[in-house]
Amino acid sequence: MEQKAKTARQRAREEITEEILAAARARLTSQGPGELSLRAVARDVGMVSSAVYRYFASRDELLTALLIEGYDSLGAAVEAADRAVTDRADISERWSAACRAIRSWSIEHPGDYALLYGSPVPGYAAPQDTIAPATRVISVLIATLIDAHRTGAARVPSAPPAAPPGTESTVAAAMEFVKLRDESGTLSDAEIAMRTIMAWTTIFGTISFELFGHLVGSVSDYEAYFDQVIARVGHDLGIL
Amino acid sequence: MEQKAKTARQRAREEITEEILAAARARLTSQGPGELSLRAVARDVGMVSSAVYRYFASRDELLTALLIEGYDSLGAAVEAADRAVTDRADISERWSAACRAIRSWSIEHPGDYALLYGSPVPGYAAPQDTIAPATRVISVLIATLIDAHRTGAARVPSAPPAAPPGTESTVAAAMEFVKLRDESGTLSDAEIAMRTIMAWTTIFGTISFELFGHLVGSVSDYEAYFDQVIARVGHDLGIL
DNA sequence: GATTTGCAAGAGCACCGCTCTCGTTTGTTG
DNA sequence: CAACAAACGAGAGCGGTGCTCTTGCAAATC
Repeated sequence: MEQKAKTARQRAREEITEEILAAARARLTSQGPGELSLRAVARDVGMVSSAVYRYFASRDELLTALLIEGYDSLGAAVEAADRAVTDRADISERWSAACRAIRSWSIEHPGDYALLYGSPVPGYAAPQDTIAPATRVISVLIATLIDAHRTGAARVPSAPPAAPPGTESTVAAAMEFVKLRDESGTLSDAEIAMRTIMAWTTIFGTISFELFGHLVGSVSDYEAYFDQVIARVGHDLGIL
Repeated sequence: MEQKAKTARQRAREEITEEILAAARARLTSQGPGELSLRAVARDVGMVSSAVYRYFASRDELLTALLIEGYDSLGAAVEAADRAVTDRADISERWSAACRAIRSWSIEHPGDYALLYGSPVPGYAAPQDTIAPATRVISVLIATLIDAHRTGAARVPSAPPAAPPGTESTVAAAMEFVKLRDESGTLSDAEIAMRTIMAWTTIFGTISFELFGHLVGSVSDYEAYFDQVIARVGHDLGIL
């Protein structure tokens, strides 16, 4: 029985669910994921703690919802930054814009960043629902790379350490991932896959080190440093 | 009044302190830092929770002690790996051994790794006592780099993106750090400092991504991949 | 030997995640 | 419209947490 008119209860349920998520999200910006208290969130929305369990079966389920929201929020920010570059052939600008968007979002949402890319909650395994939103960021970067190679804007990866035999199997999963979103088939090089994963981990490693305080005694100007990192990994990828 | 013979009380205090730390450390390998329960640790050593407060003023202080122990443990492992390379002129081998030691230790001590390099506890600021142990790892890497440049084993950083003007101030703190442990003064290049920090963050970014599960869909053979990363950042540094 | 100090134990506080019960409200069905 | 079923919020309660305070005992000092 299809019914387009939501009942008052359905409507209220959606609103309250969103309210709880918003409150949890707000708490997440000032606290960490491990310290997120379901009771405190309940108080924020004016409910008793047990009532929250009508909407989320457990604290972990709430965290999962926040995880998905976080990945989607970051992914959307990066996609928007890429889309904002009107000259689609300007690979360098698209790459820089996307990378800067990652860092900006991370700095604006440190709690969410810790939830997404910090130490995972030990007993908690992220369910399948999270992997699709989680791939949005890397998808933007790969799409830019594909465009770069398709239009010939990218130098072929230059000499130094070429991928040794066996690299294909090392990064096989990544190449499969790329193949799915590269109908032109221009990006089927293990060396490129290798460098892409490295670029990816370097970017997030840099942000993690900055946010988690490991660069305190080393880097004076985080933004300038990050721009340097962007430029260097971009150069290593043959773009920029 | 100097007394060389420790009293029974002093001796017991040291032993029990060590016992508590060992129990906490044991729990840390299977759980995360956030989940570490002081009460559970107390039960493990056969005490009541309040008794532990005679030895550690708070849970945070216990975490600080574990933090220092962790940094020292990792630092010692990396130092040992470097020291085990008898041919001190074999920069490539020393670099690889040190990097592999970082990863090995991290995999063997995932709980400690999360404590050291994962998301920090929000309200908790690491005290000064931790920074000295924390620099042991990077010190080993820098020492190897210094040797490489002193003996002429390192290629000068090749062309691509040379450090733009202003890089000196961006990584000024790092260059000061290097100068302190480089009496020969061979390593006073902003470009090298820049690349060193990048290598450092890339190595730990890679390990974090592996341990925190972000490489699941991309990398099939973590060890082979990490060896590749070692080789490429080593190449970028002019060694190897 | 008397006294000061260090220590383990216990009770207790406020908080946590989570479960269960109990009225009440809402939606559906006869 | 009436009756039933489902969803809901509130509250009490369980076992757990970090931490404080008091109490009695043992060790070190005088």
